[in-house]
Amino acid sequence: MPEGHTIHRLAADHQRMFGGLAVAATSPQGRFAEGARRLDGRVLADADAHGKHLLLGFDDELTLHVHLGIYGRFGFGALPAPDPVGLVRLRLVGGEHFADLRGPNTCEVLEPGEVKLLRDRLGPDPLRADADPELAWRRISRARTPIAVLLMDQSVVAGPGNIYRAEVLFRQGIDPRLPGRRLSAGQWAAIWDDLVLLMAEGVRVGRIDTVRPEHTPEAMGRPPRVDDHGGEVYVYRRAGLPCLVCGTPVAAAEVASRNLFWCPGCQPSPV
DNA sequence: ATGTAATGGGGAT
DNA sequence: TCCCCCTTACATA
Repeated sequence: MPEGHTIHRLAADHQRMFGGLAVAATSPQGRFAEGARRLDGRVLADADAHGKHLLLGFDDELTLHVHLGIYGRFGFGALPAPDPVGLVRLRLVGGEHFADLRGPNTCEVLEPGEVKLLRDRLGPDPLRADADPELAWRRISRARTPIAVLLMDQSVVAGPGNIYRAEVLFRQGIDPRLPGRRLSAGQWAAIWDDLVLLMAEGVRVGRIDTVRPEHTPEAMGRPPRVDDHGGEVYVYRRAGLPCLVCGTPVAAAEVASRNLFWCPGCQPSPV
């Protein structure tokens, strides 16, 4: 499920299964019938991801733009494709595989100019080689907004979601309520470098693991605990449980209508 | 059977 | 700040 690492994996999956092939596109659900018709039979030239946005570039310069939101998901399988089950917004069929898309926030066909507009409103993506963390720092270093909110703003940084933002702030020992302008350049560099590390690992293993070797269940002689999302984390959704490092109960608050988790012991307020 | 939360984001107010 | 969209999975009754 979808933070940036998931979308980059999906881009790689599409490239591997459909890259260079003429792809049949349909919308069994019907809600994307016209878009599917525009794409049907075109060759997938380039599958790319920027933050949480999947961009499938077809020949004739049309791009399929998919944003999963919270609920959207892709399912893949080998041909022959079975009859669609449930609400399949888009089905792609290539040489040996099919892909079913359900519940996306966005599924649309974009012209080149529209793709540029989309990319221009996204901040640097820690998973992209062309990312420039300085662009994010220009925003952060002037903002009164809490760093936890800035890290969820896709125009500041593209890709991290609620898990990565909580976990990277924990790992760097930074109070999530600290205004952006009160971060040091060194702290931002550390956050960025850690995001690059964590998210690349997330792409590799397909889940979010943020617990360092010295704090794993084996290293600490505690029972293993994996979050519903499938990975092992320090603070995300661990409200009230003892911090894995210092034992302080993990704090939680709703910030900008999202749940935020942090350890008051390891991420002290600098005030 | 019903309720609710969830890794997201856009738009109105 | 609230409201709305999209869908599923788990909890509670």
